[in-house]
Amino acid sequence: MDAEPISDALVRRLRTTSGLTADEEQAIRVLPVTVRSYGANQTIVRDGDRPTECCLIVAGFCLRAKTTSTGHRQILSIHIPGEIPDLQSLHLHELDHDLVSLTDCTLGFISHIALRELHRRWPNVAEIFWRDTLVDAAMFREWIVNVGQRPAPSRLAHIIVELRERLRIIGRVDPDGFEMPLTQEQIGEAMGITAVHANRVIRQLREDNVVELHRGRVTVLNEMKLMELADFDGRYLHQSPSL
Amino acid sequence: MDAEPISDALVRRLRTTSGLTADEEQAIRVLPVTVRSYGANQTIVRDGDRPTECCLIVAGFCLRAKTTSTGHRQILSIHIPGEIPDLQSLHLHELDHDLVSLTDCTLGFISHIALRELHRRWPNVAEIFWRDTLVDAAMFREWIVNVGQRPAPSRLAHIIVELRERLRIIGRVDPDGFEMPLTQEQIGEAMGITAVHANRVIRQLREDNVVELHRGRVTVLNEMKLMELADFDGRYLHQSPSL
DNA sequence: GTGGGTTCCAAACAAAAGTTAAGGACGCGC
DNA sequence: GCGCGTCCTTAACTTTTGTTTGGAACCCAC
Repeated sequence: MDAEPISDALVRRLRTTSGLTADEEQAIRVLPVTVRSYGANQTIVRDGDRPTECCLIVAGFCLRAKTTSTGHRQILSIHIPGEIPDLQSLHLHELDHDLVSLTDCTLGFISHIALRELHRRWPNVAEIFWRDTLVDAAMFREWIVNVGQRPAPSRLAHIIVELRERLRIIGRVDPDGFEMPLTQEQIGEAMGITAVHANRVIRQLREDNVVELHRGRVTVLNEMKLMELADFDGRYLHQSPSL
Repeated sequence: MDAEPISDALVRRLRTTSGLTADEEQAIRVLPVTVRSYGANQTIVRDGDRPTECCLIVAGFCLRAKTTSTGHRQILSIHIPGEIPDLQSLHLHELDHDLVSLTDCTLGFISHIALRELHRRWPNVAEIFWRDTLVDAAMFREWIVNVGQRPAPSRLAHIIVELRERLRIIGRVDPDGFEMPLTQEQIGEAMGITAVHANRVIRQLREDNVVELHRGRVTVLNEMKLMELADFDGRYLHQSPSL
């Protein structure tokens, strides 16, 4: 698996979600990529930066977050291998949030120049990348609904199910669960609640035999209850090219 | 003002935020637009629809919202003249939320076909439109922070200040205030709280002489207090082409 | 101008979430 | 194996927010 080309996860994802052709795939594969490794909890790019390259997650988990002037951090999204969390920096020059590693990560950096050249030569790839940023926005919209309207247990259920759907596409869901390497503090920051309350909610879902969170892994105990709680309608993920 | 060409507000906005050239501006101006009028509180396009055209707001206010299975509605954004709230439908075929008129509206519909042709002929305009959807996403990110991390009075202050910043660009802010035609119920739906609590918060801001909301208009009573409450850093709006 | 709908307002009470604090489990490095 | 730091856990208490309800103000249509 480590021997796989760097952009493999990206290409596989775009193929299933956006209908990439073989030529286009090849054009992406030959992009020059600089690989760097990061430990957990490191800031890759920071609010206010003006990056000159985009960051492809090759291995590990990242998150995007903003911090208010009072020091409260809100997690905006969780990112998995094959995603380019800061693709928007190609056209939005100043970053308006942080990109942080959640676990040890292998990241591939692709220069804006190379990406712009790719888009010039392959307008259809540009459209596919545009589409990718639109799905990103769709996920933010759903995240707003989650934080704004759902009771805390449903919020957690929704985050869990969304992550699972996305991990499925890259073949990272086992029968006995999947990885979700967030601390309770971070889960709270994702749901817009405190760590103490996050702990209460997690305990409740465990006591009700819905899901078990342990050591960065999720085990689903009752699929039906989970889905009912989550109020999950995956259409917003636009996982098929026709959507 | 009614005699102005339909795409005037759009073109003026893109010129200041994205650096549109005269040629590109002309290409946008000659787009075929179908104008239709809507009353207040009408659904323009609905969650699940597959629109074949995009909707430019010529006059009036609109909002985007999603409704959970329990019937709770979350407002995702408020839109003003010159914006194309459903530009994403060009590449995300199935709509994942509703677009609703807030006031009486004049809307200009532009077919996806015409827009795609525009993008093919003017790749730089495509990039500007892409950028526009990226700013959209940036606004969603800030909206998540607002709903997730700020206390209710700050939330309201933030929404007010953001709307004001955007209205300023299209010249719709007077010395004595600006239009914000939301009911208290809708303000609640935007903040992720109930209408009763929205009323409490509005009352508090009025009693503290910060802002006055009355008949769909905002009057700022204490600019300093408002900005302090709002925790507003407008960089996420990316209102200058260099950002 | 009257009547009916919507919006606004507000009180009383219930529930959810935040705060503070402190102990326990666990993992890692020495 | 010990100590240290991070994360998890829980309790007691406070604050914020939701719920229910009812009335007042306002607006528009007739």
